[in-house]
Amino acid sequence: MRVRFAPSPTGYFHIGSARTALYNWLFARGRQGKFVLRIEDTDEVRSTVGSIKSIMKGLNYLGIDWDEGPAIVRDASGEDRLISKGEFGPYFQTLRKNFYNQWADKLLEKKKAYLCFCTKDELEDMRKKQIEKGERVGYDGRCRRLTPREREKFLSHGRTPVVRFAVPAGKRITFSDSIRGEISVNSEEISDFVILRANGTPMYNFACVVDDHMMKISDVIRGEDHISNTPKQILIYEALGWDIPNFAHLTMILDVDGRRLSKRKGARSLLEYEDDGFVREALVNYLALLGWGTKESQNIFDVGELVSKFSLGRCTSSSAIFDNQKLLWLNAQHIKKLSAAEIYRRSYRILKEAGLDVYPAEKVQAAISLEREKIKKLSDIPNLIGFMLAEKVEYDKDVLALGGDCAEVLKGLLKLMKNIEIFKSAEIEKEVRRFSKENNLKTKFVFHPLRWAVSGRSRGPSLFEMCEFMGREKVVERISVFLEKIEKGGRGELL
RNA sequence: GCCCUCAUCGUCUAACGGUUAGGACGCCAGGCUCUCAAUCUGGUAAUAGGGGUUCGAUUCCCCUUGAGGGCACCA
Repeated sequence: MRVRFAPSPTGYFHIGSARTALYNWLFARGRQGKFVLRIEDTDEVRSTVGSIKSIMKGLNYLGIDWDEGPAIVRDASGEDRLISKGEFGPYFQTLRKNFYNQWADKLLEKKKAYLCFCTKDELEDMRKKQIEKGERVGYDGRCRRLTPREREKFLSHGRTPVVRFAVPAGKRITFSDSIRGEISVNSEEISDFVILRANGTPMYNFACVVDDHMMKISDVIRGEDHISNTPKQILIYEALGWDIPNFAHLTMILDVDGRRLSKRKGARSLLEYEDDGFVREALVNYLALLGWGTKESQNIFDVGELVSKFSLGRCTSSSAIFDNQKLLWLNAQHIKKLSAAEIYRRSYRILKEAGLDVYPAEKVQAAISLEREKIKKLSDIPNLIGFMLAEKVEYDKDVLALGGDCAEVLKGLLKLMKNIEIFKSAEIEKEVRRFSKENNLKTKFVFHPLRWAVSGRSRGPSLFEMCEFMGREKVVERISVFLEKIEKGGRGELL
């Protein structure tokens, strides 16, 4: 059992491609198959090396590894270079031209393909007329029965031909899609399509079939947008006398407006999700759920579970809308399963970029522990814990306004804090509660001001743990600073 | 225009032809609580429309509508 993920390296690596890769990978890993990565870079104008690298980086991020395909090696001069690993390589289509030529010749020989000398203008003209007359658009096969003499004439005029596949007439082409069941189309609907360009490079449908055959791909799992390519490819398989693989077509992923995911709306590079603080576990889990589900509608999976439970038969056949909310929820769920040390490790870069002091690690991890259940994305962390690590507090406006009434309470707390014997959360809590009781104050009129003074905010971690974490010195200092700030406006009427 | 595919709460989805149409996200209400969260409980909300087949259709068939994809010397 062998499957492949065959992206074209144009532009960035997006969510839809990532899901296709994931499903192929899950399928292979779940049944001791091989997962092949093949780069479909026959469009020499649009393909870029940068895009190849971002695809590989994206797969790495998701934890999707491939058994055969491109690999990066560092050569003697320290340059990164792309090479192919695996026995059926190379895995870049630009490096496989000889194969395509060879098999195209075979088709030519068998008269299942022919040379076409039509110019772009002629084709455009033909197309226009077809639309005017309301006919089917597509090549009319005019070069199919060129005499040898006519062919010579074109050649001598310097016209470089393309190779077109000769689609058999009146043939019903049927295949069984593992997700959708039987799909069938009449060959009359398919016009003779180009398999080799004038410059000798192959077109997608041809390269794809040659490679899938030569790489012994048994199951082709790809996007729905390839359904209408499948009959063409089947014709090529048949013309060459090759076995036809199984096909499975995944649904499209749509944006919130129900439109195809596009750059402008919702669709982002997979790597942006990483930068934004989504963990791979969540992305993999979410992507798996977008077009597949279990009988129990289970929501949370780890990768191992997905591998063992995934099947094509339970893939959905209607397109799905990408829902950021659910992704976010899943992200929070998976982050909760990570240890503070692991969260620290994964958010290290984000913390650093946010200007946080990331050392000592234990201290930052302890801060993370205090706020971990609030983390929805790793990028939330700086805002969540930054104030605990910072030298100076920044006070929220509403906090300063509210604090005005609490000067007396805070003066009392200041004294209290200085005198607490053991500066641990349980002890602090006990003392502060006692203080409240002694002064006949409701605890909330004590707790809140303390929080405002110490954190500058009205929301944050568990109060006493936060105090313990910051330490007596910092707590005392912050209360003093806060007192100074509110002294002018404060009425102190609570005590 | 022609061809292909699809159609259950707002969203992701579940339901051998027989269920009060289930779960999850979101949203709303409440519990817990030092705030915010987390968590727990409850609530909101769906079979696109019309015809068949059947004792009985979300489920099978047809039509309509809607959505998506394809019809390149793009992939």
